[in-house]
This record gives sequence, structure tokens and C-alpha cells, in this order.
Amino acid sequence: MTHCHTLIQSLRNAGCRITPQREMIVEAVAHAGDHASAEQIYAQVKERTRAVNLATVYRTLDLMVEKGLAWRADLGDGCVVYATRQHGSHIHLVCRQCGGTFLAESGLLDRLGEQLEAEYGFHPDLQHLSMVGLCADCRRVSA
Amino acid sequence: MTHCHTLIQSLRNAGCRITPQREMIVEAVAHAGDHASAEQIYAQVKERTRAVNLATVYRTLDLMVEKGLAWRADLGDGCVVYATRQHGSHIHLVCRQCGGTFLAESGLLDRLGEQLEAEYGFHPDLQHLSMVGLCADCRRVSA
DNA sequence: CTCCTTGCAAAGCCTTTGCACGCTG
DNA sequence: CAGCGTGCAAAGGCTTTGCAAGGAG
Repeated sequence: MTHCHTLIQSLRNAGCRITPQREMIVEAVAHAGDHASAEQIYAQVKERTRAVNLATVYRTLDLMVEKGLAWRADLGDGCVVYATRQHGSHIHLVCRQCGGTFLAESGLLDRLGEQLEAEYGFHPDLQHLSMVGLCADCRRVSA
Repeated sequence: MTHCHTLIQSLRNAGCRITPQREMIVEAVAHAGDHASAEQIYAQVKERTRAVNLATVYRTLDLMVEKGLAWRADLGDGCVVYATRQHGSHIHLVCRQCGGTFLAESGLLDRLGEQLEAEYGFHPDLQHLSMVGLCADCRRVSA
């Protein structure tokens, strides 16, 4: 995983020590796809070794966010997920009925971002965005 | 507060019993302005009487949301706020630096909502929307 | 050799729940 | 009077923290 190397390198450059735990956690986040919770990262790492503690996962994730290597997205309902930057920005569509999450192009947001910036001076983190609502399936059912 | 009467009446019509606690909590939410946390509602009610429990506040807020009398907005970071429907829809702009929250016209979202609906079949709750980012002040400081 | 990181366990925080009593309708 | 709603206290889930031992640089 060449991308992991970049991330690890960034951590090293930031003056952080590289431990086996950190390597595995970073790789897990990078592999995790669009988003993964702390618990999911933990589970993935534990498949490779028992020698990792959940507290360490939290600490490492915080570290990655702090160093700008990953995003933390709060999907609401206490559901927090992490993703490496390379996955790019997108909107998390969270269904309030079935709890499912879907992804949408964040290009839709460019215009909104510009407007917020122009009118309010507020610069939104579009990578972090999540929207609650009803997904297509649940709308069909409740209709 | 005539609006409170409407809310109370709605509760009654929904088959709920009207207790002094519920009246006070409903009034507190209606007065609370654009948004208030459970804790803030609790504090506001306690100013009038000691005879209310935080658990009751949570239960009543849940009830109001369930009956469609209030919105629950998850601002991220475990910060959850409530507002009565009369306050209308708006975007919560949450600054990740200073923690401040600002309001923006939700009209900006109409277009986005339509697009999400057309392209993904997803119907977003625009009233519930919050966006994390950097506010004008914090951008100036960190620049 | 220094001191950053880790594991463990305990504490925290916010929210929910079980239960018996009390009040609404 | 029937049974919903309340207070109290305890449990719950997720996350953070303190501390001593261990490993990176």
C-alpha cells in the first residue's frame, strides 16, 4: 500500500513516532473505504493482531485528524466516521428511518459553499458534510 | 404565549396528558429561540420551579419530536439542539475552531435538495442541516 | 538514554431505563 | 379509578484519561 507509506511518512515528518500499532491503524483507515467508525477500524486491526487497544485507536485517529491526514465526519446520532483525505469529498446521506448511509457527489455543494462564503464569511468543510433525510426505499415504504 | 397553547393543544390532541412539567418544557422550547439543548431547556425550566427532572425533559423533548412539534438538530460533536417548527428552517453553521454557531438562510439549499431528490431519490430534512467549518473570525485569526 | 506511546482500567459525559408513586382525564 | 407520566437512581454506550511499563529514535 503505497498510499499508506505517504501517510506514515507524514506522521513521521510531523514528529510522531511510528509504532506497529500506528502503522496498522493508518492502513486500516486507508483501506476502510469511504468511511469507517473507530469500532470498525479497531475490528479490522484486531483481525491482524490482538496487540492493539481501542484507546490507542482513538488516540491515533485523533492524531491523524489533528495532523490533517484524515477527516472526522459526524453523521449525527453519535455516529462518527473517519476517512483519509484521498477518498475525496462527498456528502453522507443518512436515512433517519433505516439508518443507511449513501454517498453523493459533493460537486453539488460547490455553489452553496461559495454562497456561504460570500454572504456569511463562513468557510464550510464540505468533506465533513452529512445530511439527514429519507432514502428512496424508505420513502416508497412510508408512502 | 399563544403559540404555546397551540403546541399544548397538539399534544392533547395526540392523546398525551398535559402535566405542569410538560407545559413548562413546551414553553421553554418555544421561547428558546432558534435552538436550545436539553440542558438549556432544563436550566430554563428550573428557573421557574425545582419540580422537574432532567429525565422528564428528555422524555418530553422526544415526545415533541415524535409528534412533529419540534425538530431535533444534531450539530455534531455530540451537540444536539431542539427547536419548535415555527422557527422555520435554517442552516446551522458550526465553527470547528471556536464552537460558535451561526444561522444561514436555508433557501440556499433548495437547489441542492432538488438535485439530491432528482439524482438519488433522497429527500433531505433541510431543517436538520448543520455544516461544520470555520467562521469569519476564526479564519481571520488563523490566516 | 530519553521520553513518546501503549495497555489497562477507571472515570466521564450525555442519555436512557426500571420501578414504585402520584396525578391526569 | 385506570393507567400514563414523574422522580430517582442506576445502567448504558462511547470516548477520554491517569499511570506505570515498554519501545522508538
